[in-house]
Amino acid sequence: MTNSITLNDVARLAGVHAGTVSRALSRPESVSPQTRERVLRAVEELGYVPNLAARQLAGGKSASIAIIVPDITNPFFAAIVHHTQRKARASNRLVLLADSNRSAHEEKEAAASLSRNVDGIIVCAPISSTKTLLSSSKGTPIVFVNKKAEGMSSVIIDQELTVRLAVEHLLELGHKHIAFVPGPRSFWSSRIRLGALAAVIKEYPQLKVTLLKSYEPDFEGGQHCALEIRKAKASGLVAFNDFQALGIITKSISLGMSIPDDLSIVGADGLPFGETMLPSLTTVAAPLREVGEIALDLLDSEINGLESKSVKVSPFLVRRSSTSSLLSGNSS
Amino acid sequence: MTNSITLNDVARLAGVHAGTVSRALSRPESVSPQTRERVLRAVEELGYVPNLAARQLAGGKSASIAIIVPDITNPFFAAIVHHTQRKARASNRLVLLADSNRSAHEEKEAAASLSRNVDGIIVCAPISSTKTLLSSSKGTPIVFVNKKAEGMSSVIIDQELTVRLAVEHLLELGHKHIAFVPGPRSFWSSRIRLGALAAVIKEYPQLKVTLLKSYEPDFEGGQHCALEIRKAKASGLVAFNDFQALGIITKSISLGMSIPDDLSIVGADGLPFGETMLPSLTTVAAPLREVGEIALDLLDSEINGLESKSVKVSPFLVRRSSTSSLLSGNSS
DNA sequence: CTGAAAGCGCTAACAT
DNA sequence: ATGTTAGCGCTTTCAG
Repeated sequence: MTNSITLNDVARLAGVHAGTVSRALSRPESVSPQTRERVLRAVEELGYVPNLAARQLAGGKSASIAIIVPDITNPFFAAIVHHTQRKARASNRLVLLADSNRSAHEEKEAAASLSRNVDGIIVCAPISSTKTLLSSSKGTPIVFVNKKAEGMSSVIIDQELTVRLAVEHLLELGHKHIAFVPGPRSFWSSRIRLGALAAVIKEYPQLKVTLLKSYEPDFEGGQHCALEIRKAKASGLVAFNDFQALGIITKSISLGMSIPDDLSIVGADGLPFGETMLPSLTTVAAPLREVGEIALDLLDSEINGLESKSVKVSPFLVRRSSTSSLLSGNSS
Repeated sequence: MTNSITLNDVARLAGVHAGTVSRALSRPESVSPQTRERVLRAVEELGYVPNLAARQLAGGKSASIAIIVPDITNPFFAAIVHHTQRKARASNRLVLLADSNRSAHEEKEAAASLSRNVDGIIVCAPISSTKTLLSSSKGTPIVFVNKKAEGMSSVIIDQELTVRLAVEHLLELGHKHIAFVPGPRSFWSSRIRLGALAAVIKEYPQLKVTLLKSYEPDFEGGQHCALEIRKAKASGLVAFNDFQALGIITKSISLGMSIPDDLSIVGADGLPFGETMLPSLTTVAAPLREVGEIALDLLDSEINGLESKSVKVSPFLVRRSSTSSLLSGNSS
């Protein structure tokens, strides 16, 4: 913002005109090899860095994208942001970050103020309605992460598979009665998982499933949940996510239970801390890097006017020590 | 980026000229109350959002700042980013995020490409040399977080106090022999802490302190460290940060030790997971919100041409259950 | 207090 | 293949 070396300075040094420098930089093949050489050398020598504002104003493209998350402090979103931004930078684009603080209003505001200034927006775990978001972003391409919506590009984690992997893992371990913690009804993924659970259950009529009440998908929610779980008498449990599983585990332990001996617990998300806790957490992990990168790919498609599409990525089971076999007493 | 409602549209609707709209928006007191009213109404009705690029180009200010972190996935930095961006948005500014992936080179590149396009840059835990950063940012105001450098604005955590709080806490609990894990020599904070340790030790000649080897400030580093610790025979330990403390704790437990009974452990940073682990982690917490907000304040001072200054924030002890009294066998 | 006009640094369309 | 020219949407003089 402070600096001053302009395209014209480069042009002067290289002995060509500004337009030529611009071309040399954006479409190198459209200038003669020697001109290109000379321009590049001048750029190097002067340490020229393009002024994006000017570029955006003139060209209509900002070479920057935005990503909106409910909370950057949540490792799930941090990981996605990490990978998206890496990939964006690799193609020389800047990324603007907005943290909506889990507020629908702030999310909407962010979308509105960002829309004018970036080529596209990635909204992670959208809180506002699709309609709201669409109208406040006024035509700027958007892709959703973790929510599917009609006519929108989105990358989602296969929730059916998430449920299936968790349940079947417990089944393989010999569990006959499992408990399932549904997520908040307001979450898109909660609704899908509930449907998936019904489908999976149907395939295993011998399995008894207790549907618990819904708890917040965080550590505290898990702690509260732990109280209800004991009553359920299930030997296995599928938590809504890793944070919740962590709460369930620590509370259960302090309640005198032994994990996994008294209760096998499966989390979801695959956050790094699952590996560092005691017991380490068996979880259905989401491929967060893929998610972040695909989101950017989809955004690029949207920016280039291609048709919207939704891609579903597959989670995978990470077997650790919060689950164990009911048969031999061994961990899986 | 896609959108189209311009200042002129607003001007037309409000029946005034573009310049007036611009003034009404940026210095409301410079236009008549009724004009202001009319303009604001038109803005509202049209859903006008300023084009930052144009504003930046014309006014020389971008109304955006950048923040560079070594790794957004690290909750320490995520927290800082969270608070900085909240405050920035509150004053209607956008924030660009760059994750250097712990690479000095990427950090430098980020500073260079960002410098032209924002009003100022916050660099968290700088990896590159101050000189390098300064030259690649070509005059754009910079503030450092977690590193102090001559002539630069910076917000740092009081490392002397960090060491003192940790050591004195252990002392109060009756520990006579403590171990201290130094951080990587390349960290600014490691060097300061070592000096602080020497000073604190001098005040307590009765205390035996074993300086361990340096381990990586992460979970794995902690695990490796746990092996060396047993040999030290200390009853208390000051880890370099919470991640490392976590590694030390889990490894120690799996080695058959009991925490805090056999070893009291103090972490540093005060990351949220310290509360959710078992045992919960006693730690010298950094006021991350303050850090993030002060960083922005300092940046604003720099942007406004005020003198650079360094502010030191005070960490505070969070007593939890990874430390206990050697006297009564009770947790503190 | 407000209108008019001159660019900010760059790209794109048009010449040559 | 390269020079030339006209803006992009806004802020900021400078008049009035």
